[in-house]
Amino acid sequence: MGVTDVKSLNRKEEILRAAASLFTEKGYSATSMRHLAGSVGLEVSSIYSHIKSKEDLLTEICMTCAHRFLSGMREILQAEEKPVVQLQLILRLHIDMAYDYPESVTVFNKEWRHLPENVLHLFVDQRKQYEFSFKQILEQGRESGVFLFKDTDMIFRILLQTVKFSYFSVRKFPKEQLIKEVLQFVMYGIQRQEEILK
Amino acid sequence: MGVTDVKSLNRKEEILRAAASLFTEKGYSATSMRHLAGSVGLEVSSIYSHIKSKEDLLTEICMTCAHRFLSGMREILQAEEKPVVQLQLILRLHIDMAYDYPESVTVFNKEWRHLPENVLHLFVDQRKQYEFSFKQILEQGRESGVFLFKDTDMIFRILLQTVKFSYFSVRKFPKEQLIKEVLQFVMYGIQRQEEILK
DNA sequence: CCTACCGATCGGTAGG
DNA sequence: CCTACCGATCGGTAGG
Repeated sequence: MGVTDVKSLNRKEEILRAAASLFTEKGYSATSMRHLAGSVGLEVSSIYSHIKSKEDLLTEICMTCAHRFLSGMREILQAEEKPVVQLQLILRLHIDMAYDYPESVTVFNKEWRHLPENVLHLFVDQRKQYEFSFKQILEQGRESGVFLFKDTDMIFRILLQTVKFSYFSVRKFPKEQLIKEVLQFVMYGIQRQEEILK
Repeated sequence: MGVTDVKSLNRKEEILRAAASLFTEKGYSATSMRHLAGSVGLEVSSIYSHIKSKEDLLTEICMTCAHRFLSGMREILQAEEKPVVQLQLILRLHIDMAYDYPESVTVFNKEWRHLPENVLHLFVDQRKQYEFSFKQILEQGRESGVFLFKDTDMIFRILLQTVKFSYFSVRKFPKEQLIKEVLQFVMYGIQRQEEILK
């Protein structure tokens, strides 16, 4: 592998980062290849020496994130901890992803529906797989009596949505403070012991 | 006001609804006026007899939602209830909005950044106003010792994000069941009494 | 409400 | 990596 290959790799990385940034800021559809080219200081046509298409950029961003989430989940499952600990690890995984790859994760979350059809199927499949593991942990915690909720699917959606708040808060709060507050909020919300509503 | 005006009003309503639906499904930028025209059975140019521009459609959808949220908040403030009750009323307001106008609210939440600049300023101002009232209620609950959290701004963001889960769940759960589960989750999360994390 | 049409911009390619 | 260019589609208008 020569110097040009390494240079090209760096360029590609640079383009991918710029794309994630623009897709985050304007959305995938409203970002043109002209904008992207301009933001890395190239002509439009030169971009295509490094990538195949606009859709490919989105694909690479989304599938890289999907892979990281799935790896994270696999590790959590292998740890064989109790559901309470596993849930906390999942929440940490999401917050870590938000802090480590804020723009990629935003694109992953908000722009995946613009993936080309064949990739879209793969993406949805992987998400289903991830969600299945997540829900299983919730179900186990419920069966052992440590989680209190009526509908697993509903609480799963609530949790997923709640933790997404970190994607918009990366720049505003130090990570450890955010983790602590989210974990407190969620663990109380899910381990509720008594009625406090009228 | 003649029959044609009423007809035109209906048409405009029809176009607005179709726009909200398409903006929800594809996003604002990826929705073309051709798609929209097709979905209401008109030629593109005929759309412009009823509306001024694509941006105007987005403006109308977003500002109508903004107005409804602000009215809702105004009522809650006038009720002069205790913060615990006020917070529950706010959560109900968001869930009601999600169930009553699922598509408009989705557009309001996800596409507002594509508003034309002058409207965008107004929109952001109104949102700040809403957020100020929301945070004030949280702050009052905290001062009276009924809410337990460290950072008002952070818990505000968590709550806002959490309640957004209802926007994606309208078709899946009956409203009253969803309200009950969300209120339980949130009220426990915010009134936590003791450490349950290691 | 439609036919016919506009300039601008889109993603992408040929060829060097 | 650039110059020059492509067909397709964009939001929108004129005129009836």
